[in-house]
Amino acid sequence: MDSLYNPSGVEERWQQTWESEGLYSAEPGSGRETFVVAHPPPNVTGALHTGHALQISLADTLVRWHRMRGFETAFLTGYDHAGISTQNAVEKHLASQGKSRQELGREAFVELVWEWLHEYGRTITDQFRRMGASMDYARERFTMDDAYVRAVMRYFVHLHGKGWIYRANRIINWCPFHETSLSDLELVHEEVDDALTYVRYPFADDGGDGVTLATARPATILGDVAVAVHPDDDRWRHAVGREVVVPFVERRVPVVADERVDPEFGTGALKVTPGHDPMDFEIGLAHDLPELTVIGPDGRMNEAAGELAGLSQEEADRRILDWVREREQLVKREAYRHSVALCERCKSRIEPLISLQWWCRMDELKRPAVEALREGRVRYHPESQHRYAVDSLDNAPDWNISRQIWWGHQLPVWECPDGHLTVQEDTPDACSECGSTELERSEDVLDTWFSSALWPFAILGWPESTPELEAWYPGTLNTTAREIIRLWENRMIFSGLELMGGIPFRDVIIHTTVLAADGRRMSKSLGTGLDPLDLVAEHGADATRYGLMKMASSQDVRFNEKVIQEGRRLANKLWNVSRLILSNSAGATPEARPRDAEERWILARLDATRAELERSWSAFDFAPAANELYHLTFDDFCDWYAEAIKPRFRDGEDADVRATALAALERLLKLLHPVMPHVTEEIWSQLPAREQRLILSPWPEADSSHAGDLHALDRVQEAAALFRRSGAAVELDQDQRRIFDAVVRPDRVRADGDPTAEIERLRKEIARAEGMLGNERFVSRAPEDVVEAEREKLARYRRELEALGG
RNA sequence: GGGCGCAUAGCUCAGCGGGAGAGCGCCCGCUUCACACGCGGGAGGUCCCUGGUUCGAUCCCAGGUGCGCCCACCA
Repeated sequence: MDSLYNPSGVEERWQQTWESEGLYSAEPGSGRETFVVAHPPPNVTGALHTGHALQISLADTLVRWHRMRGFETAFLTGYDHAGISTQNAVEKHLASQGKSRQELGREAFVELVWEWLHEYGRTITDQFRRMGASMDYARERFTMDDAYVRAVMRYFVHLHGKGWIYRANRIINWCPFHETSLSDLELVHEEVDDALTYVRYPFADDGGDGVTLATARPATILGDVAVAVHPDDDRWRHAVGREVVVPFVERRVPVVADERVDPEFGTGALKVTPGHDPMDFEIGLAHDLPELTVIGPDGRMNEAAGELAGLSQEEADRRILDWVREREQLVKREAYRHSVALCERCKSRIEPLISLQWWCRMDELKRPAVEALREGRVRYHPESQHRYAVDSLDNAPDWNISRQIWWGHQLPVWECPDGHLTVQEDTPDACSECGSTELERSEDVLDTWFSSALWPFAILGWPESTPELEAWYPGTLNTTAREIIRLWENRMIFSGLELMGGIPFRDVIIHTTVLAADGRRMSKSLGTGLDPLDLVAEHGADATRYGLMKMASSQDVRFNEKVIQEGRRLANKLWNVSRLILSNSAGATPEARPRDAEERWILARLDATRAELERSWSAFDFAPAANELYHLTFDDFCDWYAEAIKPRFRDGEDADVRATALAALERLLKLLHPVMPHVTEEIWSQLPAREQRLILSPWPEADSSHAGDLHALDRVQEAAALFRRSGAAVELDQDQRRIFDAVVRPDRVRADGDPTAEIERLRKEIARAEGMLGNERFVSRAPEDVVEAEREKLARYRRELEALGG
């Protein structure tokens, strides 16, 4: 064994061994209690990022812990076809060759996507493997697998049959590049410098000045069907009920009063363009106004724009501004900074358009899920995220589930020439209404999240009845990032309740968002991203897992490579103390036969740490567990226990000390294994009398037999601290003296410290404690144990002061 | 505009009603036969501000300030 632990090579070797020996595989129906994690499927073209790495570190720790505890663990994974994202990647590739998907046509394009995936897709699970994720890779599923597609079709038909899926014209977010609708959740918002234009709309009857209003998008003036003001706005009360003339198109439109208008903005008057603005769309509905669409799906002015048809919006802006300027209706233009919606994939500016789309009604679907959350049958952690999840589900609007892209699950909807719709899983022979055989399938595909919503049971074979589905539904927990709650978690919950009749998992861990070191969001486009595989290459997967776990504390945390280095030092420390014990234990077998204080003490400390780990992992409270392991290894195990027994190793024949040391090391390895699986398995394999791999060896039982020894070294540790600070020695019994000499080695330490500062410190402490104990109100009102603890402290300070001769 | 979170040592963060902590960085001393990715010691802090509750507040409550993330239809 080298004196420097090098994880490279060791980790890969164990990853291959564990998997090839089938130790990652789960067996349905084994009869053991199950621990099931359906891991979030990464995008099929995706690469590992810090979020994945953190997620795996947390989930795999829990999985490995439960595997050791004898649970049948199923850690399941696979890929998401990721509609827009994947299509976008392939389109970029096409563009680099000067081609477009339109030139290829739909069929050839989809074929190209499959080829692309064959070549570039499905690499991320190898990166999961490299993190040490103990997933059942043989059960990988893809949302485009035939069986999965069947599940998606079944769900659509099911919801349609209940009347919860319908088609309607609504205003939606349109991406002019992808030429598809997008849900609100697929947008990003960005601040832009723009101009706000104040335009006067004259009254149609020529009396007075008319109404001046402000707009950021003059081109949409062509689609104006009204002007709206707030009903309580005295400035415009005279205008309500009259008509104004829309510039350029010279259309007469009414002035209406509506509470949605913000009187504080601009002049307090709003041009109403239901065809191109969501709020205007609502105002239009309320006032029974027509919906006029003047911008087409390509983002340019359409036929309804008359002489401006075919122009870009910028050109149309200019033409309209010229028109109002000539007629002195351009009041002013001012700089205006505001946020605009962009497509999260291509960053195109989103066009609100009225469009015929498919919707999923949420009111009844969400109700049982809200109930399950309110009753705590599914719990989000931390609690603050639970409240957010419930609120956002409770307020979820109907869900636009159709997309006009090409890569995805095509809707199981067929239309005949008379416009009748037939909805069924497989291609129908004839129209269900008129019997026509001239059917055309809808070209729309489903929102990617519609299929993701089925993940926890579709990967188990639903709608078929399978042993996996029987054994592993509901699962145990799910881990994800905050922004995925509405997109995915809530939808899995209502889908599971609807189709399976029960929740998909009990707990959802919303993990920390790891920010870049400078506090900005990690993102490829900002250049603030970080490749976890670089960390693994440099420090090892064990160190990376440890570091990420220790960082996973509050809601947002800055990435800190120092913590990963700390993990590497921990692995190295463990490696070296193992070398010490192994090299001194030839012929011994692990068995706890403690005789002296330090032996009983380390067994007590190991058991206390076991309990603490169980507590924090059960509460999904990861950072304290990492801390505890570090402290146990460095301070307790190495600096005290190992130092204390070293001379006894050298003394020779003490078989009990060696057997106990091996047993203690075994327990330490077990406690560390869920977090640092590789280095612990490597050391484990070198211990004598190995019957099974550490990954499968049982988690230590609770062992209270040494609980009384948890404080066995207190006096020695006090004495050591005092001696090292000041050179003073307190009285110790013979056994305590032996440990003190072994650990402190007063023969080698220069004990010439100046006791003055220490005396000063102790006098202050004594004064403080005496003050408290002399306060009658403290003694009578504080809890008895607090008062008692204070008395003990005072006694100790006096003892130490005496040793210093003060 | 709403929700959530965070303000503690130079940095990154624990702690959380009774003596201010860790890792890193810095200074000093150790080539101690497991480990210099180590061992020992040290310097360094009005625990953001103002009130309140309490025998006692870094910790609980109220208000404020600053920062971050998420969400949102101010044209």
